[in-house]
Amino acid sequence: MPKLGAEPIRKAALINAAIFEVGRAGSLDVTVAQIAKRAGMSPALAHHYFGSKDQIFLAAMRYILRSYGQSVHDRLPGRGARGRLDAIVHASFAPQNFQRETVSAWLNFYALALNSREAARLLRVYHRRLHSNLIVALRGLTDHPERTADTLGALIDGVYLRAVLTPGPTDADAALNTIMTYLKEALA
Amino acid sequence: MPKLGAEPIRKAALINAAIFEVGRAGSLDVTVAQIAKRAGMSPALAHHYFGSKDQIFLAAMRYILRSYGQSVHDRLPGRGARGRLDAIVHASFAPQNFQRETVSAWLNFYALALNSREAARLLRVYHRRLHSNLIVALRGLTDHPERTADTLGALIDGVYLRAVLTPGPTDADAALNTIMTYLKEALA
Amino acid sequence: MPKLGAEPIRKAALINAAIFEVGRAGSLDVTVAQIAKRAGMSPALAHHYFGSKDQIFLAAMRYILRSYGQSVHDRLPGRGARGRLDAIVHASFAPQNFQRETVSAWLNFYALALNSREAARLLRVYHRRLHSNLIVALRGLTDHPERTADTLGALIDGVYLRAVLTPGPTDADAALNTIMTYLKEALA
Amino acid sequence: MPKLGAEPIRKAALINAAIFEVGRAGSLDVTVAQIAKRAGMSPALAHHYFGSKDQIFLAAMRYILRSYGQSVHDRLPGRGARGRLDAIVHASFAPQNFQRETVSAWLNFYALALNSREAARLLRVYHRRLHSNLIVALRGLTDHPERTADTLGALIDGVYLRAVLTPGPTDADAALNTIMTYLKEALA
DNA sequence: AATGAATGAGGATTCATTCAT
DNA sequence: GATGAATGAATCCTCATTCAT
Repeated sequence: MPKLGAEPIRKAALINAAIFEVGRAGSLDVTVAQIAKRAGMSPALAHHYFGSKDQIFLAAMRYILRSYGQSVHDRLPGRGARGRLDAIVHASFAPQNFQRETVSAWLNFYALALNSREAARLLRVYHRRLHSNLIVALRGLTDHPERTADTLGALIDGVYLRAVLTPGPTDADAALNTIMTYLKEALA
Repeated sequence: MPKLGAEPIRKAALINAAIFEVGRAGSLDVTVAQIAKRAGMSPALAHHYFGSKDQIFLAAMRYILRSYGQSVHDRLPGRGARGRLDAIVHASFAPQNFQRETVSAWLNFYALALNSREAARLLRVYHRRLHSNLIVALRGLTDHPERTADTLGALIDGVYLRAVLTPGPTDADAALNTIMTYLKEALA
Repeated sequence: MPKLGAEPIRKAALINAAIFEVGRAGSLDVTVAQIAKRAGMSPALAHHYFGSKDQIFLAAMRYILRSYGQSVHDRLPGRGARGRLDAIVHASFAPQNFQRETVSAWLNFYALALNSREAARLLRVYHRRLHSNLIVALRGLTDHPERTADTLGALIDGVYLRAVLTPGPTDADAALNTIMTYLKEALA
Repeated sequence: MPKLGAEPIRKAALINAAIFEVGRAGSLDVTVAQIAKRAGMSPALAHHYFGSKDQIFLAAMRYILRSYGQSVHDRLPGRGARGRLDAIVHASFAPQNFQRETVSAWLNFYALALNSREAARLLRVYHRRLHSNLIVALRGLTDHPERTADTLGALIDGVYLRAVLTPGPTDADAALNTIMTYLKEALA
């Protein structure tokens, strides 16, 4: 029973399924069949909509990136001098962005950037945007916005990395706490 | 005339080859054939020595971990109150540990921990040891050795992650600088 | 508003598209989707009209055969004792029958006869008709109409074969010249 | 039980199997699995030795061409003024070159030349060699060696084409007879 | 010790065909 | 009449792994 306008629905389902499966597997070694099955369709249809496995992954990556960007946006402008900064940081550890599967998928897409021009490009764009967002947010809070932005970015990545490597449910509070403490020291 | 003690030599060659190939590929998607070829032997022999591809990877991981541990050890005790701390940090960014291929391999073995009990165990051991080393090194330098150790560990990982994602040769000085600046603030 | 008589128009479009695509591809490895697209409709509609890919091909073959027959017919009776013969030969190398795509399609449908009962039957009918046409045409011109008809038929096929295998535009004049020279010798 | 020096044996088996299967199927639509099975091995091994299906086909084509060339060579110099010419023509209809499967395969590889650079190249080389061989053979027998060589070449192809399209066993005598009669007329 | 030989198990991708609308 | 949606069945190809020598 073909429904009209199935394409966006199917694509969204595939993207979600891809993120879930990659997150669950903890690697990009996920078959199109698995993804398609989880999305409730045949592998052939997945190919029909995305053309190739790579395109599915790239779409998933774009989705995560956009989703995170939206997450930040929703929190702006925030309150007070640190409003911007807090918005960015909190978004990184918001429940929908910091679930095990999401973080795991996120890091695996990071790895994809080592082998895919397009993935690398997506990541570069994201990094640049995060960086400039942080610069703006840190202005007036420190004399070294550049350096602090870099360190903060790296620290968030590191915390993500450790979050997935630690068994059990991810602890957003602990993660956030680490970041906040760092900021307190750095902005002292 | 088969050489005596060929086994350790062959195994070492395979481990090096595995690290190199994984680092070069930027993923664990490396075939046994590739590794064996680089190590100058047949895939069959690689299997003979390690039993399976997984075992090759695990051995490579153990080697990297041990190698890093040795690297720290060689720098101890270091000088002054911060001698221990500096030894640990500097080891992380020493040339042999911070080459692109090594770091890339390192992070990919990290990912392996998500799928392999044994890899996870190895990583846990390493994390624990690093952590306790840092605790000892930070004692007397801060009131919060525990927290600082955690943050420092995560930050190093994050810096590694960004180092491989940045095209071009890795910049150990910049990396080290980031870490040192953090420490200065944190131990202020 | 569905047009009356859409069926024959659609079918013709599909047949033309099939000939074009097969000719262009230089093989029967052409998808129904390609054919349908060129014919300006969906693959599903192509199936609706023809039932299967094979039927599309067979219809295309029938069309080419009929078209060639018509081409001969249009030239009859011709002039003089050799009028019939010339009509047949010239039809074979008339522009509309000797374009690269058409010839290529033609030969590929030949190949189809090896695998399809119906295609074989079509070809047999065509061969028989060509043969008897030639016999009639050669009567009075040679003592061996049978043999000459056979040889002429084979030669035309061979010339077709070489025409498609030679890169660049097909050279109808050269082809015709080869045939005419043969006839001159054979009918001497 | 792996035998030493299996490679040439396996390759030869695959080439033979490919020719047989293509000839039998009457098209290049033959799977690697079919070929490998007939050659008595797994599809994986076929890929191991040839790298791809295309390479198997090209090797088979090369083999047929070489084989035909050898066949001509074995008949040289022949006897009398027409020795060379007869050698070439007879080779074309010698039993091993004129069996249904071989001829069918031969024509299908012709078709391959429309889609494969390398196949086209092989065919061009063969055509050129045949042509120059014929020119040499016809010198002294006719004033138009060039033209006769062309016609003869095309005629042989045409006869081949009709041979495979005619059901039942190929009739080498009839084919040869057609050619010889043509030559008698052309060289009159 | 060492390897060439061999394969089973899978995985991405394609495509003719069907069907509900 | 016409099509978007959907899929089962194939097909090429890869690769870890085994084994006889």
